Amino acid sequence: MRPTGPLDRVAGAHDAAVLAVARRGEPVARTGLADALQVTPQAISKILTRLMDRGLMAESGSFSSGPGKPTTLYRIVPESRRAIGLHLTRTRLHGVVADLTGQVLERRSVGIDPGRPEPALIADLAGMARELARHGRGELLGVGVGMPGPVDPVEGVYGGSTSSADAWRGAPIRALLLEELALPVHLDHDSRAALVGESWSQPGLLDNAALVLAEEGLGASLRLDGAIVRGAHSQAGEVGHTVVRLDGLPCPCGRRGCAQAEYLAALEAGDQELAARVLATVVLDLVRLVDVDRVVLGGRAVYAHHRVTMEAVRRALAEGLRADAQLHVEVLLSTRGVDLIAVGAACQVLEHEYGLPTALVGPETG
Amino acid sequence: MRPTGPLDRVAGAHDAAVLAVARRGEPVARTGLADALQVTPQAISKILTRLMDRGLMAESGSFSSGPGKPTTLYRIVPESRRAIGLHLTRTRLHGVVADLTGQVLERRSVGIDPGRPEPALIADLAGMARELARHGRGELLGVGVGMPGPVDPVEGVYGGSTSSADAWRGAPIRALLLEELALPVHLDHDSRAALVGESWSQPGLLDNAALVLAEEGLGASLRLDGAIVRGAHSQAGEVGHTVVRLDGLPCPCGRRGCAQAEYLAALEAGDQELAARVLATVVLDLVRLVDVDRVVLGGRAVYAHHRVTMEAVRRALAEGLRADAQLHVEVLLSTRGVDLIAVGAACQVLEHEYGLPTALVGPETG
DNA sequence: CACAATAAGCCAACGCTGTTGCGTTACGTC
DNA sequence: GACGTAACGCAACAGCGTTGGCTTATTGTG
Repeated sequence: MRPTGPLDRVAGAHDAAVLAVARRGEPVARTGLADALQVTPQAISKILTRLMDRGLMAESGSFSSGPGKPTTLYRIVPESRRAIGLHLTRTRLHGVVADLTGQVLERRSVGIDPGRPEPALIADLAGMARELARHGRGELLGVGVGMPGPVDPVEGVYGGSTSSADAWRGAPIRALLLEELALPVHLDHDSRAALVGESWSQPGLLDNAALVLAEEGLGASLRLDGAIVRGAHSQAGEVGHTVVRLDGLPCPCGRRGCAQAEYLAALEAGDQELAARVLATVVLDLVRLVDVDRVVLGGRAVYAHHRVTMEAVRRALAEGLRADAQLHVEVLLSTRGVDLIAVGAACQVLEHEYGLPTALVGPETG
Repeated sequence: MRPTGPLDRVAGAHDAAVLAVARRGEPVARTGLADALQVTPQAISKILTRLMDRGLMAESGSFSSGPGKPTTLYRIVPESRRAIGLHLTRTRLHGVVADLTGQVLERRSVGIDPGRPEPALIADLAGMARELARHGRGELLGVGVGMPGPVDPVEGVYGGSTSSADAWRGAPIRALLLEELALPVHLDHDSRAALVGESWSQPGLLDNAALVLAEEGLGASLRLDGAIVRGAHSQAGEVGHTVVRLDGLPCPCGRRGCAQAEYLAALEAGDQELAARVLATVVLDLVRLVDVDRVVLGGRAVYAHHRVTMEAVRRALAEGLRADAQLHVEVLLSTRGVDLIAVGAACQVLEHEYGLPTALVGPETG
């Protein structure tokens, strides 16, 4: 490896910025990139040369309008890199291989036993990763794992569920999987992974956005000013136990009126309208506090009744924000469907490798 | 001005990082800075040379422990720069001049007429700024203004209050004041200013923190991973109208059970315990969503009964987070007292000039 | 009191970044 | 076929932190 200079960070940030523009899929021109990055076209040439040397981008024809030399177009090379994403729940394991743009190349899904001991779990994860790795042909960058409940992405350890006894509590999943596969492993909260995945292929659109995930529980994740919010203890977005109704239904966590308990109970009673209102309450509080302009909804429980849910959330937002007419919040449905979290986990690997850096100075965040 | 190269951004970020360490007040050594910034001691020498050329830092004796050449110490020069901060409410104008470390050099306070037309308001602001500018001696960097309610810091325009008719609604305060004073002007939400002020003199401590301000209304502000959260419409932290009790007291905004209405009503009834519980509800929701590890309380309404308030918030947090034992949240009282917002407004000027940059690439954010 | 050992800091050369100025290439138009 | 135009490449440049060697100032030892 060549000696790491400080200017590598500038180059790296610019490379990532060009890739971010290019991964929208449309061919890009030198001039447009120069405007976007606020550098000279000549600098863009050097940046593109670096990216083409690494196989990440390629020329893509040219474009002529009027006199003069035609503009050369460049495009991202999706098949140049791959990443594996695994979505782990208590009863199922779902996995995908995705290319550099986050497109799914292959998917797998198996049921697992919730009581399964830790070594067997690791074997399942590793097995699916190895199988998925046989598809596609770009360089395999690593494996991402998304799972519900508290997770420590820095240490790569699962924190255990508060709502049930849990056989995997404290399992050092990243370390074990890394040893098994000899590939970089990223472990994170499911809804955080989902938001990374959702925004990977539409860079910039979700720079101030929240994603609310309704699966076995409720989870949220935030991207503010382009940066994913992890929080001081990596527990940002654990909104499942926010109290939405004082003295409401009892929750396994010991308190009453938790959003998650109310939501699941409403679903079980077949009252989609009520469930959607619980969801909408969480969303409204969140919008007030952090002022996002887009909210993405995802997860099995949402897909099952997505029309009712979206409509109820939109209505609750319009009602709750009616006094602040200048606050427009767009409510979107996830574009990834059931692959949402698995793709997101894969995109976390991509983001780590090719995403825009957050800070310029200080120690590496890993 | 010398031609702006891309490497200025690296240098600028490093200069800001060194200043951030130094503004804690204690003298700093080359080695310590090298560790903090992850660069070689030689680079620190160059950075310090630049900062000393600009008069921002100076040598501060030396320090010997054991054999070898003694370590040279450096300190920030607080008196090298000044900034003015103004805190505007509907009935009072409070102002300070602060030095580079955020220390107050002089303060002023006058009552104003809420119905006062816009030109008179600008004259009041400019008059106080000019008077404050006579104190202290460093270079005057600019004027910061903090005020309650919705504000657009990008355009420098006051958005108007939702709870009352407002003579200043839509006033382009920044443009008018800039024309009057010929100095850079920064306009922002009061609680956001307060958090900037609170964290300026203790860098790093409040990198994941929230500040809740209780004055005429309720406001919150967030700093996540070191970055102040402004939101898509610069309205992050407008939590005053979060609903804490369904079908509660009517609020001037038209809805019922808003945190602000409940809080003010409890205070008026002399029930500090209830008021504190309303505050605590807001804090608890906020901690769940963004996982901050420190919460700062400030504002007149808090100071009046700070023991009761702090205790109630601490109790509510301990109760609400009891199932998540690993989440430690420290509840602090503002260190700035009644100057909180005025100092914060001044520190916004300092932060703009000498604070750590947020992003590396893309267009300037102003 | 002289000397070595030690640690901090300076100087100069280096590789890398994006910038600048100027020449080259490829297109449309007359 | 000559001309104007716009995109692009080449080469020199300034400034960043790094590297390696040298200087400086203190402590400890004979």
